[in-house]
Amino acid sequence: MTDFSHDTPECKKAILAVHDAMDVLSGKWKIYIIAALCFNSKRYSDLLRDVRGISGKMLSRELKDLEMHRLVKRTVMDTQPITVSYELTPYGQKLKEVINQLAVWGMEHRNMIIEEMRNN
Amino acid sequence: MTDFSHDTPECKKAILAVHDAMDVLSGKWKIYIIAALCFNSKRYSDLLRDVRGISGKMLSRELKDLEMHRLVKRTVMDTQPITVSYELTPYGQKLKEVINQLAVWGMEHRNMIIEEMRNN
DNA sequence: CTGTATCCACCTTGATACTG
DNA sequence: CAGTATCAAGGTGGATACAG
Repeated sequence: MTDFSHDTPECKKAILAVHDAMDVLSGKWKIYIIAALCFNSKRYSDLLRDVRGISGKMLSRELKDLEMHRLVKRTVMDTQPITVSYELTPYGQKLKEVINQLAVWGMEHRNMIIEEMRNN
Repeated sequence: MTDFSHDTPECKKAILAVHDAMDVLSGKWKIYIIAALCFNSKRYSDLLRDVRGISGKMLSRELKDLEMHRLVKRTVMDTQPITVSYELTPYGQKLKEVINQLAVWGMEHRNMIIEEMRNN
């Protein structure tokens, strides 16, 4: 097991837990996809538009990954032509608070950047 | 501006905020480094050990990045030989809640995996 | 609409050796 | 101890074409 420098056991546990989480969430697009699914289920084409800059290949690859980890549920709708809906599983929904905190920080961050530009 | 499918304005704002946050946090190692610095300031060599798998090159590169974004403060200690201490800035500390939520989820996730293995 | 297959450029990363 | 320089390798991801 890794040996941490000055950290108490609780610190180490938290740090390892972050690793456990990131094992699933690492990858260039996962967080964005989960964020996009946080509020509504969406179709493939919706995600392709809402996740800025992602390509079709990457989207399906990452979705498959998230599905495998039980974070996302894929549902084929019986339409003509078929459409596919993606949504967070109850388990994936537990990530909402992470996403929420990220959003909170992102807003603060953006405000700081704007503030900084004003001071130049 | 991106056009989101069914999302309300608040949803869109949150999703964009996540992007703002990830602009700074993306990269294979940033989250791990921040997590490692969440509880204690650490030296370069401490981080090299505590961030599992990172190489020296990547560590200094990512630290430089984090420093540029004002999340991390670098302090050269006047020892022989010199040592360098890294710590979260007050601004970087605001990420603690993100890290904490990640850790919470990571523990749940690990427990689910263990539970699953038990059922096989 | 929802993907998959292929090809390829590029970037990221690791290893190693080196500096102050 | 705390990095930097260089090189090579592999993975990541985009474009395109195609399939069900």
